Amino acid sequence: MNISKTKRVSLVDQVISQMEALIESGEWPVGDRIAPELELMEQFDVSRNTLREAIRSLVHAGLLQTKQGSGTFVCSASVLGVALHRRIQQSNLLETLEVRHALEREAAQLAATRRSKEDIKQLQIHLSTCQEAAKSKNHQAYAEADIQLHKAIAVATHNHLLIDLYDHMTEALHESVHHLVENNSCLEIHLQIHHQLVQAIISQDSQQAMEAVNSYMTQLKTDTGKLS
Amino acid sequence: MNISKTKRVSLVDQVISQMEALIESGEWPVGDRIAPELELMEQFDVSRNTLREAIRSLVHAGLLQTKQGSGTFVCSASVLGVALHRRIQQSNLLETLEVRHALEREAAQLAATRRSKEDIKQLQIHLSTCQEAAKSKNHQAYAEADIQLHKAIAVATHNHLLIDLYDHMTEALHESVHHLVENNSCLEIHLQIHHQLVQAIISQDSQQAMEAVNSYMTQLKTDTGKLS
DNA sequence: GGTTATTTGTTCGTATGTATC
DNA sequence: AGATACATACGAACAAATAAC
Repeated sequence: MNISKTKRVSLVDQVISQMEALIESGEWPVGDRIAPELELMEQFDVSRNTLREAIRSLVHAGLLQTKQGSGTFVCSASVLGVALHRRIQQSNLLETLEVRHALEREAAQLAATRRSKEDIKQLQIHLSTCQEAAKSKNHQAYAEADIQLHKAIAVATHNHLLIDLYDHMTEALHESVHHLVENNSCLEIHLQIHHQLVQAIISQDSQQAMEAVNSYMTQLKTDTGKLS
Repeated sequence: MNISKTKRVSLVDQVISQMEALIESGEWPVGDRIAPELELMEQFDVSRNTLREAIRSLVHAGLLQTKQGSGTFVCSASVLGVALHRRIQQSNLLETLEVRHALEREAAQLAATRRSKEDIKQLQIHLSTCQEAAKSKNHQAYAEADIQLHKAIAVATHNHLLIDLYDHMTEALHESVHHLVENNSCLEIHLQIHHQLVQAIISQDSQQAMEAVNSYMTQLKTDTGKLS
């Protein structure tokens, strides 16, 4: 048997890992206040300084938020989400759309080959929500339904890494996409392309699905160009 | 004029910001040891615990690394890289390859439209390095050159977000890809596809570039299937 | 509105484990 | 082996912001 060196994990790192697990598992729900330092000291059996170093790290990572006199609150469940969000805000919209295009195209293709009956059901539900929003010319509601539809496509790939990345990406793009969709005067064309996309996924035509994504993203990119 | 509430930035956050700036500006070069805690306490004029909370945050973010008894060193990994690395290790290889496929395909297309003369030069250099490694049947060297070639393709897109994501992704996949390429008995086919890919990018044929990526990734995925 | 209790922010002191010379 | 430099960890205390009564 191989003999490996024993790892000495610092107390701070142990506390950090446990806290991350508690947050990601939802045991410490987003928005909730966590126990005060004195209690956590007992729970983890560490000194205040050690505990504070752990908390500080998670604050800097974007998972926690501290308010003097009030407490410490959970503000995000995913390290990746926060990191992606920060990185995306540093780059311009076109760069981000190109990356999104890559994910979107892959998602459409995979969804077309792997979609289950349940996936199809979800796609149709969200598509009809889009249609209703378009009919009533409610741009706000349309933007929201559009995001949900795209998330459903990602889910239909059954690739959890892709789903995660796509989710965090759309979240980071949330405001920009809203802005774009809301300023898009012609929802009908937009909707029609999405109708084609969903149909292609249902009939397992990955080539058609990819083309629909391409035309959809091309429109988004030109819209972006107009604004800037 | 708008009157905004005054922000009370905690000492720890101030220290963190300054340290990040020092590292990014290169004033604290990567690999160097930073001053010991006692000196830093004087420089920033904060107590030991405050300083340690700041250092701990940057350690967790991947910018610093501490070695007890030795000192604290700059190791400049980005937050995104660490987060992606962790997330990728949680998912299986096929999932990761599919996401990589998405990025790779987009990169090839964009590189074909945007590559500069300097980009072409770099591509040819790395391609010839691959060829030499293939001739001498040095699988280890081939895997390394292969990674460099793909990075060069990403650079040719001039999309910094895509470059970043791709870099972090290949880094997280480093061992797996090495393993795959080294076990690939037939380097010639692999090399030939890459030759086509580079040629397509140089002649600005994005369709051809995309197809080359597709056949390359298909081979990778089937190789993965054989192993598992 | 003011007082008090709670909670985080910051500092100092001390002891210990570890690496380097 | 010893000495020095450094990070790790604990404990106690006070300041500042907030919440509750």
